[in-house]
This record gives sequence, structure tokens and C-alpha cells, in this order.
Amino acid sequence: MATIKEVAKHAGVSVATVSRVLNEIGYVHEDTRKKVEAAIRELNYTPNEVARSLYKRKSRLIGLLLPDITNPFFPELARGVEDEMHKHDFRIIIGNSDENTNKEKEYIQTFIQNNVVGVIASTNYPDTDTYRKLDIPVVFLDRTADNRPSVYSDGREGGRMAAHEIVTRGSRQITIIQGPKHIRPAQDRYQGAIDVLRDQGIAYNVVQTSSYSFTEAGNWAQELFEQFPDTDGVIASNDIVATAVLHEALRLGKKVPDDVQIIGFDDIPLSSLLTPSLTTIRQPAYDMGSTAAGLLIRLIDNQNPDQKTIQMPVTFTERDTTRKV
Amino acid sequence: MATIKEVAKHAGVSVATVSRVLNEIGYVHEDTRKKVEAAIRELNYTPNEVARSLYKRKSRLIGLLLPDITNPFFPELARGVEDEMHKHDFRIIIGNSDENTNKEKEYIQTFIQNNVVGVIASTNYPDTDTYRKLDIPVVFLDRTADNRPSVYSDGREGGRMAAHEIVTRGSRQITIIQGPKHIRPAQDRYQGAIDVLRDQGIAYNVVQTSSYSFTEAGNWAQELFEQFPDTDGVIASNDIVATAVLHEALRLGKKVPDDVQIIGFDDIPLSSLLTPSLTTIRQPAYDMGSTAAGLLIRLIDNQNPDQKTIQMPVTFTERDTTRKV
DNA sequence: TTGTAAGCGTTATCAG
DNA sequence: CTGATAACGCTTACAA
Repeated sequence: MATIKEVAKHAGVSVATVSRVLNEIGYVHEDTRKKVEAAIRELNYTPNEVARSLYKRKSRLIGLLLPDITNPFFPELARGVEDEMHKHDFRIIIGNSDENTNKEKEYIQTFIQNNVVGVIASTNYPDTDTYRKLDIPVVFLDRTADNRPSVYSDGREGGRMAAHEIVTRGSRQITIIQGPKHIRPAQDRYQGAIDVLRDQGIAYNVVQTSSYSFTEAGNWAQELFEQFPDTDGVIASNDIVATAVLHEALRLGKKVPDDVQIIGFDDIPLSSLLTPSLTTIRQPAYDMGSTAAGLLIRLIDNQNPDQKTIQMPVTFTERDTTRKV
Repeated sequence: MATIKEVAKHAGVSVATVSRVLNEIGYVHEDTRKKVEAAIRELNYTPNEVARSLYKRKSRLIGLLLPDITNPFFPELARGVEDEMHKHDFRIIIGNSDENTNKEKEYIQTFIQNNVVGVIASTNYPDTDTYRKLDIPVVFLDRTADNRPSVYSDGREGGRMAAHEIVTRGSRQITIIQGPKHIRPAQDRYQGAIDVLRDQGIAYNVVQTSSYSFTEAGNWAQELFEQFPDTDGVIASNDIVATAVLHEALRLGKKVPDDVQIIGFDDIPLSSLLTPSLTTIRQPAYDMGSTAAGLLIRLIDNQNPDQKTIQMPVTFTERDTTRKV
């Protein structure tokens, strides 16, 4: 790789001049600019970002911390972030936390060590020194903390919606899948659902799960129908377990939605391709990602954005695992 | 962030000494080591990777270039890579190419500018200056080029398998979904399938698609049954379109697998949760990722690995969209 | 309009 | 065993 020094020599100017044309800053004569540009082309020079970053104490990198990119909700988020960042010439260092505080800290650490200019994080522990001590902007994505920049959707409201719709459509023996205790959005949804079920005096049971993994989802679905065979409505904590529940219900010979209605959460890409297709509470994942990126960029540029916590709409997406009303 | 200089002052030694304890290199007296370690702890110092990287001309970063992380096959690959790299203290810069040469070049460029020590890429154009000119190791993942380090599975063989199995199970009016022209693995699968169909003199039709997108998959599925209503067997180019085909077949009132058999490709996590669950040609995605990472690490460490191109097994994964034999 | 040189935070060489 | 110091490739005062 050519360096700025070589370009300078090649063009017969000083490194400062090269730097000037590179950064389009200060005055430089048209002729010398031409020479420099030629040299750059000939040597196929591209500036060393590391050196730049060292001097400026900031890079063009941002850190993206996600729970697990293997869960189809997160790739959507990630693409939203990446595409928006890419437009602004920022690149992404990515890390999967597995919802584990240590991994989280570790990644945040590497982000810092690499001079990232900002981080976007889906964490259950935003109110922690790991983030509070950071002196670069952080945007929480799919999670919130009071008064900290964040982009999320209202899980509680989503839970309410789910319960409301499933009740409206006639379920009376509802089983709620609670989702992992330490995952905030899962608990919000759960609370929301309970809010309305209690309110309306509708019976419900709860199945507690401990992860979002595809492989375990099947087991919980089985457990659900073993423990609560009379279930005529399931509010799942996300589309993965909803899919597993649907699969299990069908396997047991139940008619969906006639015998059991199912509502998922997220609207991951596959949900509409299931048969019957999955009714779900949709989160606009890709948009959330790009919105978060946009917010972070504004924060980085020090334009104090008018809104620091952005709540995205959650929408009831009616498909075929619920009855028509 | 504290710097090595501050640590040195705090500990009453020179930066050189601090550097020595940091890197566990050269001699340093037990007592001074203790002092330095204390200072490090007190100041909460962690070395600036950027400065390190500048001096050494290499970072602890590797570049990962994937077509589209939104396609559920790739997150598996990515996790495999990340987990293995993480064990060896390498971190990942990620980029989605959308199978587009320009984006690809752009990302490779940023990787270089950030001093990555190696690249893992899923590209359809490995035999291109973009990669040949790189003076850091590159491992191709899910793709190959002659004699270049790569981890992939035999798409052609997979295609053969799919055709063989669907024929064995009785399909005689087969429609092959060819998959995007510019995506190598898709074409390999297609060729493999054709190999055996021609060989056995079995009739087949072809539907050509131009992407792997979830949203378009539905259209192709429709097109398929409109153009070739007699189809009694579908070999899809991957599980996404297989899912769409299954969905459409069911929508049309066809019995699967009795009227139509369907075989997909990849075995993405959702495939086993479909109803009926999807028969597919499995690629061990996660393992491919971690294997590629392992190979790259050996290349980086200059241990000439015995095998530079590693072919992973493809396996017929019998589920419920094909008949029992 | 251009060049010189200091400095970003490390590591490694070379004296001591 | 330890400390100065040059060097990594770049940006930016400051001088010229």
C-alpha cells in the first residue's frame, strides 16, 4: 500500500499538500491539485484510515451490538443500520452479545479500543456503567432507557394489541408465552397482554421460556399443549416460538385458527410464508435500524436532534392464524 | 481514555516499561510489574488498538463480506465465523455486498484501509483483481476459486442428490428453480440437478429467478404453478423459495407431498418448523463459518495449512415435503 | 499557495 | 532490568 509520503514524492510536493487535496481543505493551486490527483491514481493510493483515526482520535467506524444475528429479527435491524451508515461512509464492527453482560462489555471495549465514533446497542442493561461511562454517543435499539437516545417500539402496547385482538376473535383459554425473563421487550409484551386479560377477566396460563432459540422453541410448544391442552389462543413472545407453536398445533391435529388462534411478534420475513400465514404484531425492523443509524449520525455530528427517543409503531398484522372478526 | 503515558507517569516508570508488561515481552522486575499493573487497574487503562495497529501495520480485525445477512443462511455462517474469531481475539468488520461487485470492492477497500489482517468473503467473482491483489490472506466462504483457500460445499453434488431423491420418490414432471444467474452456488445446484434428470431422461421445466428475496419468492412460486401446472416435483434453489413454493402449493389446494414434492437447499433454521416440514439438502452453515475462520487464522499465523480448500458435506435431509421411499 | 514539523498512542531498538 | 527515542501514516498549526 502506497503512503501519503510516496504520493508526495511522486507528485513533487509535500505531504501537507497531498493531505490538503485529499481533504479538500485550505488552498491548493489547480495545477498542483492535478499533479497530486494523478499521483494518487498512478500509485493507487488510498489513505490509511488507521493513521487518520489515530490523529483525529476518531474513526469512521461504528459499533453494532446485537443479541444474536441468528434470530431473523436482528438481521433486518442490522441491514437498516448498515445501509444508512453506509450512505454516510460509516462502517460497522459487529458483535453478538447472546444477551450476556460479559460479552457485551467485551465488545463495547473493543469498540472503544478501535475508536468507533458511536455505538448502537440492543441491551437489556442500558443503565449500566458500561454505557454511562462512554464518551461517545450511544443509541439503544429495540431497547430503551429513560432519556437516553433510543429507537424502539412499544412492546407493552403490542402485548395489549395481541391480547385485545385474540380476545375479540373469540379465544377464552389463552396461553401466553412469556419469553426469557431477562429480555426486556419480551417482558413488556407479556405485561401488556396481561394488562388486558386481567382487565377483562379472561383466563390465561403462562409458559415461561428461557431463550429464543429455534431448537428449543419446539420443546416449549410441546410443553404448552401438554400442560394446557384446552388452550384456544396463544400469544407468543415472538414469531420464532409462534412458528413452533403453529407447527405443534398442526401436528396435534388442531385446526388453526378454528381450534387455536396464534399471534406472534415481530413479523420476521418468513411469517407471511407459513401456512397458514402467521398473524403477528409487526415491528418495522429495517426502519428501526435505519432510524437508529440516522439518530446516531446526528448525535455524532453534534446536531442535537429534536427527538432523542423515537418510538416506532407496532401494528397488528392480520393473517391466517386468527379468525376473521 | 487513559493512555500508556499516563499509566507510566502514574506508576513512576517509562512508557517502554509499561509496554513491556502489557505485551509480556522482555525483562521486567517483579516489583515494577506490580506497580504497573496497579496503575493500569486504577486508571482503567486499555491499550489503544488504533495506535498499535498503526505501528504494527496490522490490527486484530478481520473483514467479513457476505451477500445479504437478511437471507437466513448467512447469519449462521456469520455466527460460525464470529464465534471462532472471538476465541482468538479477532473482531469482525462486516459488509453486505448484495452480490454487487462495486459494493464488494468498496468494502474490501475499507477493510484494507482499516488494516484488517484477513478477509472472509462470499463472492461470485473470486478470480478478480479485487482479491488477487490483496496481500493479506483471503478465505472464500460458500464459494470457491481454484487453488485459493476456501470453504464451501459441493453444490453440484447437492443438486444431483436433490434430483436423485425426488425422482426415486416418484416425481416425473419436475420443475427446477434455477436461481439467480450470477450466483455460483445456485448455478451449481441447477447443473447438478440437470445432470441426473437428463441422464435418466426425466422431463423437467425451469423457472429462472433473479434474487433470493423473501418478497419476490412468492411471485416466482405463483409463476411456477401458472406456467407448469402439472408439476409434481419442485427442486428449489434454496429454502426461501422452497418455502414460498410450499406456501403456494398449499394455497392452490395441492397436497404436499402427495401431489407435489418439494426439495429445498440449505436447511435454514425455519425449515424444520414448517408444516409440512421441508425436505432439503443441508449445508452445515455454522460449521462452514467456523471452519473458514479457523483456516483464515492459520493462514494469518503463517502456518501453512495442509488443506486450503475445504469441502463440507452436503446431506439429504428427509422431512415431510417428500414421500417415503 | 506551499512546506516544515509536531503530535496522535503504541512498539521496538539501542543504550545504559 | 529500564529509559530515550524513532517510527508507524496521517492532519494541522504555523511559517514562509
